[in-house]
Amino acid sequence: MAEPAYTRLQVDERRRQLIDAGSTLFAEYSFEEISMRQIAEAAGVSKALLYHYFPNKIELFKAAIQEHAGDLQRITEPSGQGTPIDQLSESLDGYLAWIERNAVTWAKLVQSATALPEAREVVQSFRAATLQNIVVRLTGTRSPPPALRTTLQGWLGYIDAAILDWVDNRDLTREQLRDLLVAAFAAALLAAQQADPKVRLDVA
Amino acid sequence: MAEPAYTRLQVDERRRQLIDAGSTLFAEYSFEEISMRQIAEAAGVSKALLYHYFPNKIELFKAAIQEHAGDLQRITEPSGQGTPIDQLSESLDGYLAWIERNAVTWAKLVQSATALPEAREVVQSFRAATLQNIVVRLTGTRSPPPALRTTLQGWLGYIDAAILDWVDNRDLTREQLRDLLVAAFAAALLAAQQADPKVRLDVA
DNA sequence: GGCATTTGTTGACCGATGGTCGATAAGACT
DNA sequence: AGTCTTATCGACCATCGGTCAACAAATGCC
Repeated sequence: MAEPAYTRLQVDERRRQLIDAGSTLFAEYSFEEISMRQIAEAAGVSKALLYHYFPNKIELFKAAIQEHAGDLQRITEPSGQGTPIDQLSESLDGYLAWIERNAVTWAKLVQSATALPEAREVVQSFRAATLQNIVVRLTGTRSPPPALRTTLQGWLGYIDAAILDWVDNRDLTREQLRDLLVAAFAAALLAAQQADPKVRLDVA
Repeated sequence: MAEPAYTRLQVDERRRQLIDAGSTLFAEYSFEEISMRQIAEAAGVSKALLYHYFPNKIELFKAAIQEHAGDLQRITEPSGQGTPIDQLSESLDGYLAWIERNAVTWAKLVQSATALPEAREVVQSFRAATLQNIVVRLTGTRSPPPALRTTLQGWLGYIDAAILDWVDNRDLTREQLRDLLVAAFAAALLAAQQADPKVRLDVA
């Protein structure tokens, strides 16, 4: 007659469910805009339980966005064919297509990531992985000279800012933007080469 | 015999003092790292008084960083002589010199600004002013075509990211970095021109 | 079928935060 | 000396991230 006050789940099940809830909410709101209470509520669970599964908010956040990062990683995986520039263009295309489908999520993700040093690592590390292949093939070295390293970091910032502008205005096609980013990449490398002769590139 | 429990100041005086306190603290810590109570304490004043002068934390923050923004604006004011590229180089030099002297402040400022949409406006608007002159002279137009606008926004992101990398590693001289940024600017414009023929530049 | 054990789950609590409000007292003006 | 304006404060509120001891649902055992 008396129904249970709560249903007990397997650890894996519950964990999955909590990550899903977080992933859904963090896709629409930034880190600070969502409280642990709201996430718990969305999952139909007490806040204390959330803390039983995750030591703190940041860890839950990292686990939640890891989901989206996984999607992105898969999408931007280069096919390994063509010139480095071709591969870059290919990766960027997948990247931009995903953002086109998930504009809000991307905006909130960038917003959260820049604010939280620990979340920045997640984003940076996944981007670095994609970039690394291309850089190694392009420069033949794993640890680039300072001018090149700074240039590449700058280019990553360029991408973020340009995409943010694109999402806000939407007056370029995805292909146009992709070409712009690729051209900016090539141009930035040239600029680095010009500023520091130590920077050598395998592609003219 | 009984000395006053508190001293009463003129509105202007008190406001100045509170902004100074905020400006000092926000120069060393990010928006979230400082509480209103701390600011009030630093000014030797109750928290309620802070709220009497500023409607909320963000407004106080904006007023406080406006100070630093004013410094920067003055420093990066172009002399109006030489080619647009020369002027850009000149502005950037002042900008970088300031950052070299106030590395922590700059880092915390960027961190706060990217996280808070409302604070971003302050930073963006001041940068836009400096950029505007150069763009007008360079392109002859006040409202650039989309590809150019996106490119310029991207370049601003490039600057932030490159400087952040520079501050972290400090393995480039200020002149090297300045040249890198200027070269990247020219290169990015070329890339924009190449991606969209509608982008015309007065300098080859 | 009943009972003990395990552990997933909860409500109540903590200090700190951003923010509000009515009461008070400092100082200027007469 | 007395009055009035208003700059200032202490006390309060909801909410935040986070903690903890106690409860109760499912499971295994006999």
